[in-house]
Amino acid sequence: MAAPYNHRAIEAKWRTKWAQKPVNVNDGKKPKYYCLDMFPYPSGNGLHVGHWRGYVISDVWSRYKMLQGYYLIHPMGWDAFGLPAENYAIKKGIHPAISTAENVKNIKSQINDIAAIYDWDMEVNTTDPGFYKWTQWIFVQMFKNGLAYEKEFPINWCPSCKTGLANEEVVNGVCERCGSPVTKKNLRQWMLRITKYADRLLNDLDKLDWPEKVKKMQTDWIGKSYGAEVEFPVAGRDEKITVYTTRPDTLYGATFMVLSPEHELAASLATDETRADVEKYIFDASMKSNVDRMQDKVKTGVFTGSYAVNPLNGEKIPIWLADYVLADYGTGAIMCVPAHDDRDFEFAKKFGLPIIQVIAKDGKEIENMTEAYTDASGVMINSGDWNGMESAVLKKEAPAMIEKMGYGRKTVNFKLRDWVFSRQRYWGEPIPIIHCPKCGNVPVPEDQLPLTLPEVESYQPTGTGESPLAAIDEWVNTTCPCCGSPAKRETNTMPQWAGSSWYFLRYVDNKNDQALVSREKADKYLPVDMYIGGVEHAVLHLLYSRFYTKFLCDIGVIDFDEPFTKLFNQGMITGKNGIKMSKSKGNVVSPDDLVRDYGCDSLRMYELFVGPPELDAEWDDRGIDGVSRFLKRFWTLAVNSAEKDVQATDEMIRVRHRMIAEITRRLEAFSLNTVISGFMEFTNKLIDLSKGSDGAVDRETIKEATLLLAPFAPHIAEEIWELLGNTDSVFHASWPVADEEAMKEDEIEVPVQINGKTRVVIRIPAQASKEEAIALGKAALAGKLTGTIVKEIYVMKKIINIVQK
RNA sequence: GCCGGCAUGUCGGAAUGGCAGACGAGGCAGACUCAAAAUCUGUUGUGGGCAACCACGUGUGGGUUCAAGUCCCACUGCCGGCACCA
Repeated sequence: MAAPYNHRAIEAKWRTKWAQKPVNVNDGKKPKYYCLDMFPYPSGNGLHVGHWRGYVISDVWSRYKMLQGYYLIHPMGWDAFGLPAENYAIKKGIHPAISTAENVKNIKSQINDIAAIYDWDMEVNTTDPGFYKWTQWIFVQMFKNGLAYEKEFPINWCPSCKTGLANEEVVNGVCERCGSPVTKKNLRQWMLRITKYADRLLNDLDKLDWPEKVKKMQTDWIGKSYGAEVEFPVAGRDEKITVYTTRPDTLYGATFMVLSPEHELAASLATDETRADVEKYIFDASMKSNVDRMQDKVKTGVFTGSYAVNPLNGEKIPIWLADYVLADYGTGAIMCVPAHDDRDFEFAKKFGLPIIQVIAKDGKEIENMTEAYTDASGVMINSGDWNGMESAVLKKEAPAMIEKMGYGRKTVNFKLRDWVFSRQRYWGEPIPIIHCPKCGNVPVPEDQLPLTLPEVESYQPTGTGESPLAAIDEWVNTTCPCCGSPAKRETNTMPQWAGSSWYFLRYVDNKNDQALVSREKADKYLPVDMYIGGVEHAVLHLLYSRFYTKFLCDIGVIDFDEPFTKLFNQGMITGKNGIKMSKSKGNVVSPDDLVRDYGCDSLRMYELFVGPPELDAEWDDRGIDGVSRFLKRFWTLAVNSAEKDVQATDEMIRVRHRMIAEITRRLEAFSLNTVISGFMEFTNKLIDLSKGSDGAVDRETIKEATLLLAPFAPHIAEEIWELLGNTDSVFHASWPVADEEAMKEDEIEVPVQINGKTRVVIRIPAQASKEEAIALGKAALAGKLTGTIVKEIYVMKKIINIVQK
């Protein structure tokens, strides 16, 4: 009789063995496979069952690739700089360096419970000077290449985190981290010119095997649009105002112009009569927060008193100011065509401005227009020379035509903005720039990197727009590396994304102090083949990493320009009713007790069985009993089979090969929840078959089943593998291949339908012809066929359908 | 508002256009036990019938097809992204 499944003894035994003799080895001959998890920031809260999910998915995939004969690169590290780590440290009153180190230690031990096959020799930590030396080095290269620059302008400011934020970090007007409403603050900032890569970031999405959803989000975020800049002279003055439009076809319909209140000409366009109102409007707009401005859907505006001249027809149109026009998109000024734009229509209605329709809808002019006609389909009317043209055609041709006429130029625009890269916080990489009164901004010489973060007593954010580093005189005051005169260090630090934008390159050469990664190793082991993590980074980390990779490719550090060939976003594990697990909600499920009571293998399998990996899933502890029972049944069957050594029957062989084929198919489809149910189905079948042979099936079938199970439940698989007499690790075997011939059956079951409704299921020879099958089907239906037969269908090995009237 | 995605028993979910509800969880009944746990067996969409069986059933309404959860059209609800980007 088989000894009961003892998960504790088995798991402890194999942990020790794997530690002594790692199973993932690089023999230099195998092709590499780089499977990466999004590295965590080491918070003090520890892991819950939701964190396990992504790590289990990536580990299963990694082990599968290993069994397919790849040398596996599967590293783990720590995204330890940045606000979360710092806020945690402030809350606990411990220096971030100390709390971070502590948290790393704790989380690492919790991650070890998963039994993921991480190569800890490759570990990286973004706060390690040996690592951030290269984060700073990249910044210096960007500076030298004109991609990092300083600029003072009103940026997004989080009053709670007391720091500036990138556009990507502002979600619905609130801080992505803490949820506080974001305000504007005029600050001198370091910027990264990510917009220079806008086109490549957009176009190269095509070559990525990523979820369409993420590609779509990046496409929308980059927001490329095609149109024209058109110059409108200001009536009675020398200036011209340039507007950007995607609908130059509607130029004849422009009945007014609107400038953003921040436009450089805004104040000067006022006349004596309007000056007071204009100045008040500009002032009020400057006081409005981002959130107010976004939420105020009601349009406001003020007439400047000046007019612009439509270059096409010489019409004078009034110039207004309104805060629905954004200062930092296009030219900060628009021509308004109320007949064909919703916003302009609303504005025109409110302020009684004329509406001129220039595209006929269904061939005619709309009477009493109640909403804008925004389709670019129809024939041009009221448009001078353009009358009679198709608007869709004109929309494409107008930019070139306008350019030819000398009224403007064809142009494209992007929603993507340059990246606000400096943070007024302590816990980040110091920006390696020295401000010299004579030489201007000078990068810290590369041989002096890393520029280490100084020890400081007060690391709390100041809220003044200055980093806490600004208070350390002995650090701030230095000499210029160029001319030797007294100079000051940059005191802002980098955002958390700085380290995470390139960390995946470092794993494969993490001890190199001559280069961030040697070209040789980069060529051999990079890029990442499979990247697994949550979808929340779709336009943050994933966009920044692509930008960094392209830049590093351009300067020759690496030879590829996309970091992650394939991306998989796992769904979130939530508590009851889909509520996100959090300490404050009190619904956090810790893996610790589950591992103790059920074992790591059971929890790993349940993490997958809980639902389709790409969807969110509600955690329910009770479900783990199902996989636990399965492992016990499999164990008993396997041990019996190892002991008894029974002869394989045809049916056992058939089930064996069908199992190999089916598990492999589902795994390749990344349908991991149905892989688990597949194991249950086939094991139940084998247990049925074992009833005739003393509770055992043949050893070969168990051997193959164990191999299939190994990526999912590595401990029990190793133990059974050993019981079957193998002396080497199961992970040094090869993934089995199903034999099509062995799966075939002589007889198959086929449902027989009348008018599409199944009446009976019969067994027929697998090779039966259509005529034979239908004859057998009709015979089985006996007296049920009462009408006139109008059609007879046999789909090979699938179905028989007799259609009668 | 715009753009995506989803909708199946009590619950999680399964189903290359071919027997809807696989596989689990939970429930019910039984075996073992002094008893319980564990384990095992049976049962478990709804309605009707003693039964064989019959009818209905994948958010709603239409359509295509011998055959629709699956494809097409319209609608409803939920979730996610973007949100005055001209």
